[in-house]
Amino acid sequence: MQDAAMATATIRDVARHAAVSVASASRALNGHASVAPGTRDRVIAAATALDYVPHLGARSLSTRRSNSIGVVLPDLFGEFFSEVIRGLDFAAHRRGLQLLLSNMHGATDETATAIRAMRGRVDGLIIMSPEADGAFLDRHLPLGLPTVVLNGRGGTTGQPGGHAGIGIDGRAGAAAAARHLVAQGCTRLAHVRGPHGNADADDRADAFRATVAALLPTPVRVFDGDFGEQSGIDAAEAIVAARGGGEVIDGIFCANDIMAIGCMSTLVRAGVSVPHDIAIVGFDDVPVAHYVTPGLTSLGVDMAALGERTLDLLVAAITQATPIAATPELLIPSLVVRASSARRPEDMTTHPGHREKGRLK
Amino acid sequence: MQDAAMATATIRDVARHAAVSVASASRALNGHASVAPGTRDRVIAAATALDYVPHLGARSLSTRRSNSIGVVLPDLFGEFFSEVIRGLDFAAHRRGLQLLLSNMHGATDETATAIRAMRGRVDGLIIMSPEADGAFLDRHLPLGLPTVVLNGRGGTTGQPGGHAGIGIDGRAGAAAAARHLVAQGCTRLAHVRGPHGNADADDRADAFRATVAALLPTPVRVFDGDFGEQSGIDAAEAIVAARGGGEVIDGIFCANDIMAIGCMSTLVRAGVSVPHDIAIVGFDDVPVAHYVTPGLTSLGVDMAALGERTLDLLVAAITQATPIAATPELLIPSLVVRASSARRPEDMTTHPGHREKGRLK
DNA sequence: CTGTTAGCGCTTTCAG
DNA sequence: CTGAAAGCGCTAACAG
Repeated sequence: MQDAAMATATIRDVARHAAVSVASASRALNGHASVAPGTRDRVIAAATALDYVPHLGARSLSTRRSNSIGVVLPDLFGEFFSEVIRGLDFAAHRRGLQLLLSNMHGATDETATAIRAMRGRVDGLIIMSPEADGAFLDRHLPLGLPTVVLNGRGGTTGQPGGHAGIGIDGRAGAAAAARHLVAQGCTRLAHVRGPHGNADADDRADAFRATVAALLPTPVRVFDGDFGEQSGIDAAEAIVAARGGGEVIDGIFCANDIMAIGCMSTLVRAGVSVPHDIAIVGFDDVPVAHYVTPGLTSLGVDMAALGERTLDLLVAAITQATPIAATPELLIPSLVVRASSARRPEDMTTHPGHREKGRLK
Repeated sequence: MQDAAMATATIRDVARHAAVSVASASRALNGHASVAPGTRDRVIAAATALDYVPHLGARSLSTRRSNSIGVVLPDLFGEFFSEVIRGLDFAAHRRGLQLLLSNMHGATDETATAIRAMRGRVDGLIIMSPEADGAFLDRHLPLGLPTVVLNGRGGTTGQPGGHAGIGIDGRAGAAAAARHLVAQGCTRLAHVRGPHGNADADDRADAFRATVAALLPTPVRVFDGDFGEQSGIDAAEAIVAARGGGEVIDGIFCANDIMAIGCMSTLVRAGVSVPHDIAIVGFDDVPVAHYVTPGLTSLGVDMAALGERTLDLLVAAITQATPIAATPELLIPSLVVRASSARRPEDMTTHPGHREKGRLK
């Protein structure tokens, strides 16, 4: 506004303007202890006058600290991932860190590119890739870049070599879903699973099946899905058909909310009463779960907490403060009971909508 | 995996390993024309052997190009912004650009910090801030950083000095909403607006009011809101009360989908039939609009297109290819008619759910 | 307390 | 075609 410093000023300009060396300018600007008050003031004044803004790229080249962390996420950029990003962003902001985002758009070799593109721009990496296994990560992670894997294959088969891990305990969640459905009086359960080979999908399917096996005589009927809405619709149609054929399923656990919503709307349209005829439980507890009618019972973790915890781990890895745990840390999702499964209103979680609002406060 | 290059290799290591100078190594690695085939091969081989990954920070310091662009967005990190990010990310990826995210968490001075934190790390800036006016931006934008303002105050009061602008035509959208509601036979309309001073909110309110004034004898009843779900709930309660008092409102246009959803669910719970007694239209066409029951009629633009267009403008500004337009480019939102306002099923937009799925393909 | 001297890792004239 | 040298903008010893 004042004087139009067309070309952006560098620290040399500031130093010259204040008649000191760049070293002193740097010290003054960064609030180092040993700078004479007078010098400091002149430097600050010069900086203001020149509208000086430090060049962070240069700074990080020299300090070897970028104060930003890279986030690599899968192509399926759905509701769930948006929420995770929000949680991470919130936590990052509290620590004065920036987020460098990178979608691995489909192709696997692009993932490698995406990861490499982070080198020299971030202090650490957060990778969310339920498909990527330890070997893949080992092959593509730039050595020496601290990394935490969010909910990857590490969740079950052990930690990808040397990388910290954190995730949502899908097995615990699925088990809770099973117990809840049984408690609601369901006796014939179905599961709409995620893609085979996807760690989250496999975990949830296994645990659900196992828990039900311990509680009910009839085994779980499993439908294949891909975490997309259409999968849920397809499964619902098959379930309606099965009902006609005498196999009366009365409870469904879908591996994520989107499938559950597709499933639920199709059932309702087909004249099935939810939760009376069939109770439905989803997973992730994305915001939509609260908006659909009936409200969708789901399992989810506090995203803000997930974000904080993930960054804690990453920062620890960066500062080498703590040796990385051999096994990933798992957050237990909590069950939010809404109308889709509450056969008795008393069972509903109180204030089911409040979580969304307070989440990032 | 092969040899454990514990410390990350630099281009010097590669050069030494290939027995050439760093200059040649650099040329070979970047595919410059004048490098002897043999030299090139040896360099490439060395790079592979050492598992060399270029340090992008250093590269951009030297080339003055970072290949990444900064995105600054408001604290209200809702559904709409998530969608915008997705559109931008998609477009950025197509151009080989990375996104550096930065929420301006509340406080205004933090925004300034957020913006300054971009200096030297990005080639350009995309700012989404319906609250920030031109003067504010002029004061805080690091001079010389190409910027495009997404849907800011520029939408109505002219371009913030020297910055390109793009946005969604809220006035056109609001007018379309008005015409649609009238066409559905509504005669007493209400509007739940966003915060005063918010450019988007003001635009939508003005245009809706004006359009209705030209079509209907009764002026629009306006309710204050803040783009949050609770505002919609509050407005709905007031509307139900007004109905009791004889003021029979039969159509509502909410300034965003979240308020519309809060509004709609409250009305339904109060026994009002939607769309029969009251038709409702939202704005943004976020994914949830498709999932709620009844489906919410809304106005939205193709996010992928918005992302592409925004980046086009930014890239143009960066390369100085085109002089920046004096007036912001406005995308006209299209009306997606769903059950919340379709008093006759024939009026519904066909395949109302397909947009969400194909959006980023 | 302050200035000088080296770099961070990479690209790029400028001479060979 | 290739190497030496000079930076990009900033910080960090190391002497004064």
